[in-house]
Amino acid sequence: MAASLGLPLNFKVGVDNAIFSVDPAQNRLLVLLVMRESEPFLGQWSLPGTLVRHGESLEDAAYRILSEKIQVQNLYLEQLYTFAGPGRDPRELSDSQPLRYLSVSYFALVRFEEAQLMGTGVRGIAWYPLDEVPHLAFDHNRMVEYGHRRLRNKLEYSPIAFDVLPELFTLSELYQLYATVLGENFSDYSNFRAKILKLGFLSDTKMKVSRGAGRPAALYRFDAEAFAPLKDKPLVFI
Amino acid sequence: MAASLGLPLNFKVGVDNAIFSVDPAQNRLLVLLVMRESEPFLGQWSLPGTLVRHGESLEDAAYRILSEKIQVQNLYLEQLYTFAGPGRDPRELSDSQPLRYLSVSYFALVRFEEAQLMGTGVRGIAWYPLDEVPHLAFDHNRMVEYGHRRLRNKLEYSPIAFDVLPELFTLSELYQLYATVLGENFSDYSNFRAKILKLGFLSDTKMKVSRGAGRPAALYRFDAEAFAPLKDKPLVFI
DNA sequence: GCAAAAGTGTTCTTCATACACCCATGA
DNA sequence: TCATGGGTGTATGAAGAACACTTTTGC
Repeated sequence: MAASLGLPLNFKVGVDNAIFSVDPAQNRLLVLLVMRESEPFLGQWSLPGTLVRHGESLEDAAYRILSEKIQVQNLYLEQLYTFAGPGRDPRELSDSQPLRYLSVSYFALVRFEEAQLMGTGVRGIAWYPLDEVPHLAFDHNRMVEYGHRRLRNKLEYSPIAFDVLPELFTLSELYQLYATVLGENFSDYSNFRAKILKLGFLSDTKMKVSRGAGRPAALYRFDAEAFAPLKDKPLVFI
Repeated sequence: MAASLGLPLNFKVGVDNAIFSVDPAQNRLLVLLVMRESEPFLGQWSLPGTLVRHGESLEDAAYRILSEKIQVQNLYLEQLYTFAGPGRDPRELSDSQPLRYLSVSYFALVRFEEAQLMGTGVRGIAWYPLDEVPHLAFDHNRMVEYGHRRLRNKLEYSPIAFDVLPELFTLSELYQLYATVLGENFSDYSNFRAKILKLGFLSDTKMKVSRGAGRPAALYRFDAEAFAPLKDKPLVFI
C-alpha cells in the first residue's frame, strides 16, 4: 500500500439500484433482489447493478439495469448515496494495478401490479419483503437501509406516490400505500382523507369503482397543476 | 465514441466540498471558494476539491481538503451528491485512453468565528455571500445549489446548528443562525424561543453574558442526552 | 431616563387526534 | 339484512402566528 501511494488511482464505477414496491394484496413493502451470476459473491443475493458504460450518465446506467430486470411504465428514480471505501470489492486485491470500485446507489419506486420481472426461473430474481432481506453481496444491505429511509421521507414530503399509482385511484388505495410504507403509527383513514383532500391537488373524476363488497369508491386523479404551487413547500402528508 | 464502446471504462474520482458558514456580524450566509491554480479552468473560482488517494475513503478525502483550506475545531460534514455525466471535465477529451471524471460532492457547515483560512493573499481563497457567487469551474454552481438546499433542510430537521455554535451560546445567537439561513419568512424571536425551549434539550447554565447594550443574555448548552430520544423524529424547529 | 436587547405572556386561529356515525353495495 | 368497505362530521386539545408587554442592562 505504502509503495503505491504515489501511483495514479483509477476507479471502476458501478450503479446499484434499490428498487422498492408495495404489494397491495398483501400490504407488504418489497425490494427487488437478483442472484449474482459471477464472481465475486457468485450465487449470493444482491441489488441489481452494472458498471457504467461509455457515454452513459449514472442515471442512464440506473435506468438501463432497471429495464433489464423489470418492465414498468411508471416509476420514480433518484440518486441515493455513493459508496467507495477502500476494500468494498474483493476484486481490488486481485488486480495487478491499483484500482478501486465505487458504487453509486439509486433509489426507485415502481408499481407492483405492472412490474414484470424479466428472466425465467433459471435466473434468480425476486421481490423480498423488507423484513426478510437476507445477507447481501458487497455493502448492499446498507444500500437497502438507506433506500428505506429515503422512501419514508420522500413519501411524506413529496408526491412520489402518484408516480406509482394508476392514473385513476381511490383514496383507500392511496391510504394503503402510505400505511404500508409508513407503518402502523400512521394517521387513521378518515383524518388522512380529510387532510389530503384539503390540500386541493386531487380531483374527483366523478367515476366510481367497486372492489368486491362494500360501497363503490370514488376515483381520483393527481392534478399536477394544482400541486405546482405547493412544490418545495414543507408539505406533510402524514 | 462508438469505437470505444467495448473498451473498459476507468474513472478518476474526486471530492468537492461545498463549505458553508454564517457571518453573525453581517448576517450573511457564505460559501468557501478557491481560485483554481491549474488547468482546466485555471484562474477561475471553484469549490475546494481533490482527487481521492490510495487507501483513502471519500470522507477522508473530504476532510483532507477541508483541513488544507481552513482550520476549524467544530464542523458538520456529510455527503451531498455525485456528479459523473460524460463531458463534465474537459480532460476527458485530451486523454488518449477512455477516462471519465466523477466527483462526489460533500456538504459542510463550519463556525465562522473560528475558521482560519489557510494560505496568504497570493493563493486565492475567500468566503462569498451566497447571492454573489460567480460562475464557477466545472458543475460547481450546481453543487452550491444542492448544498444550499441541504443546509436549509438539515437546519430545520436536525441539530446541526449545535455543531457549529460555541459550546455556550445565547438564544439570540441561535436565532440569528436560523434566521440567516432560513430567510425572513421565519418564525419571530419570541415564538422560536418558546418552541425550542419546550423541546427540552437546551439547558440553562445560569450564566449571563452582556453583548454591548441591553439586558444580558442567558447562556445555554446543548444537552445531547436530552436530545437523544428526539433523534429521527420529525423535529421541526421552524 | 432612554434606547437596546432579553425574556414573558396573551389572544386568536388553525390543525391533529380520536372517535362516532351515515351511505352504498354484494352475498 | 347484514357484513363490508366508503365517506362525513364533531369535540377536544395542542400547536402556530401575531403581537403587546415587562425586565435588565449601557450610556
